Amino acid sequence: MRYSSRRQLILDTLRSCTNHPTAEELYTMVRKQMPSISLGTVYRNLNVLVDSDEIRKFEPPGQIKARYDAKREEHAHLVCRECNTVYDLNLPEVSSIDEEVEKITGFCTEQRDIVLNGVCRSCRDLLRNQRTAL
Amino acid sequence: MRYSSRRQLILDTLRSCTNHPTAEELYTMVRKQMPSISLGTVYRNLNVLVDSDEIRKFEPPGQIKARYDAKREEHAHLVCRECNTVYDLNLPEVSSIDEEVEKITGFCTEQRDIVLNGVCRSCRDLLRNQRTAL
DNA sequence: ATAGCTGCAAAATGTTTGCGCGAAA
DNA sequence: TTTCGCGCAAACATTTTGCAGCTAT
Repeated sequence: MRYSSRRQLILDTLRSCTNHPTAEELYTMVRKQMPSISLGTVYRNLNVLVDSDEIRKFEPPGQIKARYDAKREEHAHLVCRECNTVYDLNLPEVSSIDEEVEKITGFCTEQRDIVLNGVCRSCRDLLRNQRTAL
Repeated sequence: MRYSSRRQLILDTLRSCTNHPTAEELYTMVRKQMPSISLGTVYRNLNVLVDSDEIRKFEPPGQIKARYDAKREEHAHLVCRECNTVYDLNLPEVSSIDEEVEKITGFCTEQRDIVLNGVCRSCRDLLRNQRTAL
């Protein structure tokens, strides 16, 4: 795996993120350090990094744009339907179902996408206040 | 909720499917009974049915087209990376983690998307045979 | 009459790709 | 000298939408 200056910058930038930026958000961040970079290059390198398992692509159900995640440990995502924020959640015991699934169905799991959709705490509080204000 | 002839036909057609058709696949099926229907109408009615919780939209990670599902009971999806088939899998005890999640994070889960990516049995067998044939 | 539904075609959107050029191994 | 990566812009694919007419209430 070769790392051009752009590929390295994109990877480093994503690693510095605690949230899960879209390609365009990353493009905006990266351009601050390398103004000549193009959006196509960001997409191309993100795809390369995904294919080599360096990062993960995440397509939140109900949102159009893909998001990217430098965290490689197994974890689930919480997606707030109000603010669209994506939170991480560790679910240590989840991969234990793979064996059971294979025994029953013959399906060999390689990777899991576990998404909980709902409302995060701060949005829940906001909604509650709006209601009492009426 | 009012049901036009097209909306009803789209819903009935989807209910008759054991797999998880895309909008275009449904369009093809529906046109056999109603050749004048348009693809836009299929999309519009699918959105209405999703919004009213009559059906579920499912966007398999790594596939571009959305798929639709008339089954309303909670279930997970197995997506084969070889043939792209989407299988259903019942996971009865899954919703029990919601309380735990809310206690820890304050996130209130309303709906779960659980996808296992891997290789289904028939594709696994195919791959195995190809390898021994070499 | 009024609200909702439809076909059609155009638009919108996120992502990919072809090309010619330049940099790196 | 050959492979890879780049910027740019055009292409692509799925889905949405504006419009004008129609259907049912």
